[in-house]
Amino acid sequence: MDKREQLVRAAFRLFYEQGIHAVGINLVLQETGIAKKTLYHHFSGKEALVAAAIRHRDDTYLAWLSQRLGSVPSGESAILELFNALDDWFHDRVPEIDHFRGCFFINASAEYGDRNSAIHQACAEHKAKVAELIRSHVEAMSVSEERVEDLARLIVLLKEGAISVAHVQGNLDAAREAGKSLQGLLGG
Amino acid sequence: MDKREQLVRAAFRLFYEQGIHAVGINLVLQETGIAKKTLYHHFSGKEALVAAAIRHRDDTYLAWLSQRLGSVPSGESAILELFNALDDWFHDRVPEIDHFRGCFFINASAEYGDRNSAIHQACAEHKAKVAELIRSHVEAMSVSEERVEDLARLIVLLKEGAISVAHVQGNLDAAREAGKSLQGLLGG
DNA sequence: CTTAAAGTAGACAGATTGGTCTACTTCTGT
DNA sequence: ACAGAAGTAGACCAATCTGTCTACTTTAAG
Repeated sequence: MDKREQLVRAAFRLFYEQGIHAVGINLVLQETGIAKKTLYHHFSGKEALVAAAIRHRDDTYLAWLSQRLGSVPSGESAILELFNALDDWFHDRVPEIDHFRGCFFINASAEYGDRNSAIHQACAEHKAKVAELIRSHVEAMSVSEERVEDLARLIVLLKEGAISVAHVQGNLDAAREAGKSLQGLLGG
Repeated sequence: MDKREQLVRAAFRLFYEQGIHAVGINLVLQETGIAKKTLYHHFSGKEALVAAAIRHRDDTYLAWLSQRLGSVPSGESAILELFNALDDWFHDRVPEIDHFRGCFFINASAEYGDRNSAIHQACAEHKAKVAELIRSHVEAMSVSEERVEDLARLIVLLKEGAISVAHVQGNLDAAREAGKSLQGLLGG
């Protein structure tokens, strides 16, 4: 396999498991068995590797989520499927997106707290894409047009809240609870 | 002032601003002008200092929040005040809890991702206290007893979601939006 | 077949990390 | 007054960090 790809995958996994600042370049090299020179041939430095790991996760995660939401009729069922998907993620039933350790983008933003940093901005862009994906499914629901934005925002808040509660508190059922809450709000 | 207290305050501020792994012990010493020996007299190591910083933030934050929620009649108005307080925090109108950089406990949990770690557990305990504070105010609302838990959970999810969206996305109005959503759900 | 790109191992550099230690001074309670 | 706790400055240590470099080998394309 492409050495660059190997490095990015290993870097992502380690950064996600242990934190970015806690993982040194040498560990990534050791895990992959790739030479240091090769890493610095592909990346200008650690920060470029971090950026690549983020882009990698952006791709993987969005592919997974949009596939899940696309597997049911668009609209309300897709929104409920969102919380099913999160539930699967929290309970490690989705091998292709790794053992749950919270949201990689939230975690990375914690370490790169300055909103002007390139890393933080890449995280914000990922979140904007996910929000847009959700909004597009809300648009397909039978709600008045002017409520679409409000409802989409509410769903995003519930989703982000569930991720945070699941990780920090260890309440892995947070997504199911959020989904039930939402269902109650929509149905009743 | 007590040297120990000075160290904890400076450590918290630096950890919150720059991240825990990104801040070395020497920076804390430099900022406070305190000798290294003194730090190691009070703390067994960096991790103990981190733990103290978390306890410090736990105290400060909970004191601030419960005071805010206690400043209005308990019940629905206290819950709405919660989102006013968050809005003030996000917009840096609360000097005593420092320039907004997301939730320190979420950020720390990102760096100490293992839920068995003492640091992560301390963060979870803080969140449990805040959730209990919220639950106690929901209990004072005019909702059927069996809905108290569900409503409290919903509010916690909205709050955590707002913090995450405000920090990662930079949408500092997330709390106001969350509050409006909730008001709509309660009133309509 | 040749040539350039991509790869290897690993020594090395300079900075920084958390933490220890010595020798000395200041503060505080009895 | 005096003992012990708490403080000081900063040298020092071993480990680790990112990043550079040399010298050599493999791989792939024209």
